[in-house]
Amino acid sequence: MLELAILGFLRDQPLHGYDLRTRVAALMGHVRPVADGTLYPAIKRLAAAGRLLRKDEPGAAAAPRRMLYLTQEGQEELERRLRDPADLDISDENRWFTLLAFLRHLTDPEDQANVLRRRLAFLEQPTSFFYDGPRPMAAEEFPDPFRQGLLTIARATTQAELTWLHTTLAALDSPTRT
Amino acid sequence: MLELAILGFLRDQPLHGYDLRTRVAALMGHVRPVADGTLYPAIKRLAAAGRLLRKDEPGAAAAPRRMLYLTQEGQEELERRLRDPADLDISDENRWFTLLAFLRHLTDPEDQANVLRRRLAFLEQPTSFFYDGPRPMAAEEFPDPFRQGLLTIARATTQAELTWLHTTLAALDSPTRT
DNA sequence: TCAATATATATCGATGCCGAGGTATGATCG
DNA sequence: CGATCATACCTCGGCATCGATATATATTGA
Repeated sequence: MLELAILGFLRDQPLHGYDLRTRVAALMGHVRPVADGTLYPAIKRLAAAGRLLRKDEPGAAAAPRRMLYLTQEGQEELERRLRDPADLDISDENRWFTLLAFLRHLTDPEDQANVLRRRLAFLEQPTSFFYDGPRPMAAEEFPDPFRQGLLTIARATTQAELTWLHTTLAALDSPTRT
Repeated sequence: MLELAILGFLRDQPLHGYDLRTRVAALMGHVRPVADGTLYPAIKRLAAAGRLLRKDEPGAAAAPRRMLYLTQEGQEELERRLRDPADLDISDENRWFTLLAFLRHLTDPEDQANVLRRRLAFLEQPTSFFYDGPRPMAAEEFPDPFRQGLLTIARATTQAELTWLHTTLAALDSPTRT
């Protein structure tokens, strides 16, 4: 997921590690901060795999920087990951949001729609957080307000996203206008 | 987070690993499935730390089971984790939901309210996912519908949770009635 | 002039998680 | 009677991440 974010940000423009760090922090950092010890090894992995190139430059404000450039290889890898994400990328909210942030880099609207449809299918399958044996339990059954809140919030979230998914899919499926 | 869930479920009743597996899967599995290779080592860790006891029993339907009992130690550990969660437990949605699922096990309403207040403070701090230099960018500025959706959904989610937090905190702060 | 701060990159040990694989039992069905 | 399935538990290699630590430079302010 971190690697996806790196590839995604570099798709727009070359960046150095420190800049990347602030952007990644803005995107997912308020939820789960990214440590230096995670970012730099990830950059190294991607460079070793030929997905990006590093070029040393004198630092603008201080120490010298290593500018990162996405290669053709890297761009293809980004598109692969966006077009055909793992199930976990669809279901896990953090991963899904990262995917969404860069989905515009898929050029074919049909590919984009396919990804959205997978998320739609995931959200539409009924799930309960708690069971009484095989029987799913509704929010109202819980005497404690916390589990009630859990279910209430989850419901509201799902509802908001479903609405957005439906309108966006409709727009993607009818590209005739404008 | 897995360990919190294990301690939380065992707080209600003794369970064997397989049963625990289905409950954990219901709680967080639709988002991020838990592998056997994660669950059993976690049980082992908790047992080694004296937080739970294992007792062999003949299996009800098939192979023998190892019943898991929460110890006094384990109960205290659960309460510690609930009362004084790490920042990541507050900010990361998956972790936060897990915490919420077992927050009722804190006996003091003031402790519960404190945890909710931390989440409230987190949600109230302004965050933007994307920046143009130092300037945060609003949803409307994005030409692509995916980043727009990202911000729209995030906003709706936050709104729903804030509403719930305010009403629940009000209820916790005025325990005079009933 | 010295300390602190922001910029900028990197390594390393510990840890938790994943996926694949392995073992065993009792029930059901052909 | 054998195959298959659901139940039930566990190990191990590999890997991503975290937190701590280290290094170096330019600016700012005391």
